[in-house]
Amino acid sequence: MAGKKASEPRTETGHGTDQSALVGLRQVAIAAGVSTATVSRAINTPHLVSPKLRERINEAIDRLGWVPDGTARALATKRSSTIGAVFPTLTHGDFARATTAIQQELQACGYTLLLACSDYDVEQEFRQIKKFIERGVDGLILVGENHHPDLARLLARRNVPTINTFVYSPDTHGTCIGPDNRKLFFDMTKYLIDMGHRVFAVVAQSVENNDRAEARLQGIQDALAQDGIAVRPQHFAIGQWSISEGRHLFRRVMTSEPRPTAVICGNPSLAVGAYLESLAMGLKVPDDVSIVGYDDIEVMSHLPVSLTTVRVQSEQVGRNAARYLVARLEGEDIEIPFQCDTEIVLRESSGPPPGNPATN
Amino acid sequence: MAGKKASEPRTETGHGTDQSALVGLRQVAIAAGVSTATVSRAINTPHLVSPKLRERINEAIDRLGWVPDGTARALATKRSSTIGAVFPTLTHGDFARATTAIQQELQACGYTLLLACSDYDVEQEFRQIKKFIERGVDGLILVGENHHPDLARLLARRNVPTINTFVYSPDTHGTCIGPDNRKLFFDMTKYLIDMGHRVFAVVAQSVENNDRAEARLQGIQDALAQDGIAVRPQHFAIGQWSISEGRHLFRRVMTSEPRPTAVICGNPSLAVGAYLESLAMGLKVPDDVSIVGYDDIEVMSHLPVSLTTVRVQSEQVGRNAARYLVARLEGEDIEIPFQCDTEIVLRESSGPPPGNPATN
DNA sequence: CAGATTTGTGTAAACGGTTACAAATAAGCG
DNA sequence: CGCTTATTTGTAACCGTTTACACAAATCTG
Repeated sequence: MAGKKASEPRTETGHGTDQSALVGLRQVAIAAGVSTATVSRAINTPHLVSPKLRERINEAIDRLGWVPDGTARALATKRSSTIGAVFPTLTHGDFARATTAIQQELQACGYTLLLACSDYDVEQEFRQIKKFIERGVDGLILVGENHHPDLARLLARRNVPTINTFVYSPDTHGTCIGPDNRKLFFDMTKYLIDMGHRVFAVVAQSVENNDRAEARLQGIQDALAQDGIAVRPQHFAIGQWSISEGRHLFRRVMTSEPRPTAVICGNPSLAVGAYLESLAMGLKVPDDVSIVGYDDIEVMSHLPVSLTTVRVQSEQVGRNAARYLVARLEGEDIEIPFQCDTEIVLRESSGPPPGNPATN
Repeated sequence: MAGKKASEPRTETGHGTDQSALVGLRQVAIAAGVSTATVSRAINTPHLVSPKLRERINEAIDRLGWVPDGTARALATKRSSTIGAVFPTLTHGDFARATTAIQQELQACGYTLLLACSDYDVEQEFRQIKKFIERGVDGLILVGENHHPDLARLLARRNVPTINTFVYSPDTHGTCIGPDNRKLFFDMTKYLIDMGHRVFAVVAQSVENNDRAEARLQGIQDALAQDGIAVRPQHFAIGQWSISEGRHLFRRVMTSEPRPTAVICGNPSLAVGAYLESLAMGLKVPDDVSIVGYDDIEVMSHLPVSLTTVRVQSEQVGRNAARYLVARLEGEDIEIPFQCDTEIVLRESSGPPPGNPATN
């Protein structure tokens, strides 16, 4: 393999391009004494080529060290075996886990993942999707249901199968997979109401361009409405996604009158922040106030007072999203479980409101 | 999504393929009354085509709604404008942040990111890289320096520029960018020694296929060795990356004799776990024991006792890695700052050892 | 054993762009 | 005003595969 030649290929420079650039299907065909069509078949549909030739071809392939050119193949077949995913961010645990799962699943099926982050910006997302389509992705994985107004047309026009993740609603139109965000928080709120809580605070992230967060808020309000309750304006705190924000907002709602007995947090960072602030404020959880969160991150179960939260199987979401697309591309018309498993994980941070020791 | 049917493509069905599939460079050329070459030039090198034609062509393009086919372009130009990144996992904050930064930077330069996770498996990584090369990536971003033995040859052969991230060592051979892991922990350890600590415990993740973690361990040992100290076997605890593991291991080292006065943790989860276990064990931090970690995740600064740790600018690593590759591909031979900014963030969890109130 | 199949290969035309080269047109100049 | 030099545009080859179609050889059939 080594000793090529040329005048003075003294050291590294690694211009290995000399001959290796020339090795294509053609060269393999010549080396094996067959036509290019046969080589192609030996690769893609081995059973259509005689064992003898197959043997010779394979031998030639790894003698020449040929690697098929995916680009050319994609052009010829009009399938890139590539899936694009656009997530708002990767720094949130659930998206990171889903992405990992997607990649794993795709890889197992011979697909490659193209990734982009929209940073919760619809325009940006749209641009990235267009880019992906230019690149010829065979399918698309997005988050949420509200996208750029022109997206639907574009997808239909180019006929790109798409699945919306982390969102599910019984009456939805598109193809989506995820938790029923509204119901999830509806149930969680119901649970708190049943325990006797009447004064609720909400500490959540902005719902801008985030229909999941919006649905969750709706769930809370719907549940409360059933009992004629509402979240008072001073108990409704919207902010960034961070622990420190959780602390601020928690303190704010807890220092306003009347003092809430239950604080529902919209994401794990806010919940952890809320709890840590309660610690700093010298409040007893859950005796003075119940705190519940969304998404189960590891630290939640390890804090001095473990946090009640909602667990969403992000991996499952990712895996099934990938699986769905692949199946659809392979022609199978599968029905994946579009609603993913969720669970309200009851831990120490939630209990009856103060002065109401046992309603349960 | 229910009642789809057949027979009556009455409404949506979106078989927009009818004519849109036919719209290519050729049709645009015809529509504009020019040759394909001119259209191509109007797109890629507008200054080479007269304003009049340019106008007409652009008009035709968006009248027909033409989207150039990236695959074909890639085949013709032999550049895919695509970069592949293989990370061990995305579930660790630093990698997630770096990935986000990479994607942002690449996007800004007109490149697309292909992503894969190797799960700390060299073979897997190699397979994924090969796949990426088949797909024609223009460059590669990897983590660490020890890869599959055949990788170097493959990369040289195909002439794919590559950068190793999260690793930097003054005497390294390849192109890499990241913190000097050894020095980082060397300094951290030195700081603890200077404060008077003599009995050290290490709680870290496995170093298998992880030269970064290995280098950090080496840094600890080197620093200790300078003062003739070593970590006793019973104080050397290696395990998984998780909070619960951090708790276990912390308890284990703290219940062995002699009791360590300083516990160095190899990652943020272990550090948080260690601290939480100290709480559960009723130990005072830092009075009874100092705890330090690696990587600054938000919760560390918010715990009742904030944690001393090392901060690595993962975004910077990612951004510069991307920038480097792009520059290299554009022909510029830039010198990025290969060593990334790091900082030992001193917080409450570290202090003088018990019975040594003031050495500082 | 001639004719109808099946099976294994080769030929050559796509796939949808880019680009070297040639040709035509416009501009510059002594 | 011819001749040289830029500037624009067109022609056609090429990028590296796949695959429809044709064809020859092997395998059946009656």
